[in-house]
Amino acid sequence: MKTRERILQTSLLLFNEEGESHVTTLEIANEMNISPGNLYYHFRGKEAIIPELFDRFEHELTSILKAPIENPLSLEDNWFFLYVVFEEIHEYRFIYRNLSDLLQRFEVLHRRFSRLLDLKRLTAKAICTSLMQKQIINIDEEEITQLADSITMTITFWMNFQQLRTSETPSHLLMHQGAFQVMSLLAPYFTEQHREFYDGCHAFYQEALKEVS
Amino acid sequence: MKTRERILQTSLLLFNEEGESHVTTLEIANEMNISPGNLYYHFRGKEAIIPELFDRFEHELTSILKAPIENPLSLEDNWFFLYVVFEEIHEYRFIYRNLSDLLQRFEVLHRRFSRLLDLKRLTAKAICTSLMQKQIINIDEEEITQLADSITMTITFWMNFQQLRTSETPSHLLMHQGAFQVMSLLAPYFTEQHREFYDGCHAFYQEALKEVS
DNA sequence: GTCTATATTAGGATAGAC
DNA sequence: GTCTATCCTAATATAGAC
Repeated sequence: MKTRERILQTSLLLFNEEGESHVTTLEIANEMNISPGNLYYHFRGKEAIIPELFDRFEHELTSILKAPIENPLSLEDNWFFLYVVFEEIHEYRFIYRNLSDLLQRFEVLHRRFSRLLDLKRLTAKAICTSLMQKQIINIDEEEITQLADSITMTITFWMNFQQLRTSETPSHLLMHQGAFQVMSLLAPYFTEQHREFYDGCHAFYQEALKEVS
Repeated sequence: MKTRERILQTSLLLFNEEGESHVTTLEIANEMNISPGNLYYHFRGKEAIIPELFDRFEHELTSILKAPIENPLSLEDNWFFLYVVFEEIHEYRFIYRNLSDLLQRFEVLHRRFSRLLDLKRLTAKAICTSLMQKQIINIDEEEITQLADSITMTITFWMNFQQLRTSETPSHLLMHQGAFQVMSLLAPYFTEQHREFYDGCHAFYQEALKEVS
């Protein structure tokens, strides 16, 4: 693997583990067994590494989020979809760890992150509308906006939130929890016939919980 | 006002405005027109100021959150209660801006913040249970946990979330939005007779929105 | 209690040899 | 491309006079 690529990989790893602001250029270089001078040959510094990692995240998450807008998901696929979204966010969790700070320092990224949020909302709305058309859920047009906002916020902050309470939860469980939490936002809107699907989610989630302990 | 107290006030102001990590001891001293040496006479540095600000936040928020556990609120008072909670969080928003970072640096505060989260959940549950007993909402016992989690997350992250999208929203509107967003989590559970209360919240919120633009 | 002046350090960054 | 050596800066922290 090329040094340039290794720098990106190592940075991502360290940023995720220790928090971007605590990682120094020297630490990245040491971890890779190269000299700090060499790192500076490839990148002008941390400031140059971060946008490039963000590029990747933006690209990957965008393509994930666009899928359900273009082709409606089956009811069951929603769970899988949510899991994949959480997985992607987890892979670049350093961005979310200190969101305000990061976006304050990089004005460009702020606009781009906002657009990602808009896309999350759009996707959430598309999913709700599709479920409504299939008469799986029953909800007023007006309430959809609020619901989509709650879903978007859950997608954005759930793992952060959960880790504040239980810092040692294994990551795949965090994702299951997140997916279930989103489902529980939809739960009260499920029609009687599809109620059992939500119960299935609940059971599935309980199963995942047991496996851990 | 004593210098010591002025340091705390000024720090809070600057932390909230610029983000705690960007504020230096020198900047605090300059803002107050005292020397950095003087600041160090009163506090060992930023590391000593932060826990003291957290103390105050913890104390104030705890007493706000305990109220509805001890005496159930009337339906209308819930809105006011939520507003007050958001107001308090807003007053110490620097804590929330870079939560993970802050709690990573101060291990002691991590535990204390977790306890605050637990109290938020407890309060949310108490409110739901009380509304259920008065037959204002209708919800399964099992679903209350998820609902309380969603309320807690909204209380914790709503203003952050909202500011990521619209950074220039005036603060009192942020609080109204937050309160309304929490209400919308309860909305689908309202019984037919109390449905109009939620509509009232909606109208009230729209009113607040108009005043701004 | 408050000031000025100065010490210390960590991290970011570059020059120049190989 | 990579290394070593070195510089620069911003921020923390202290000493000692008033």
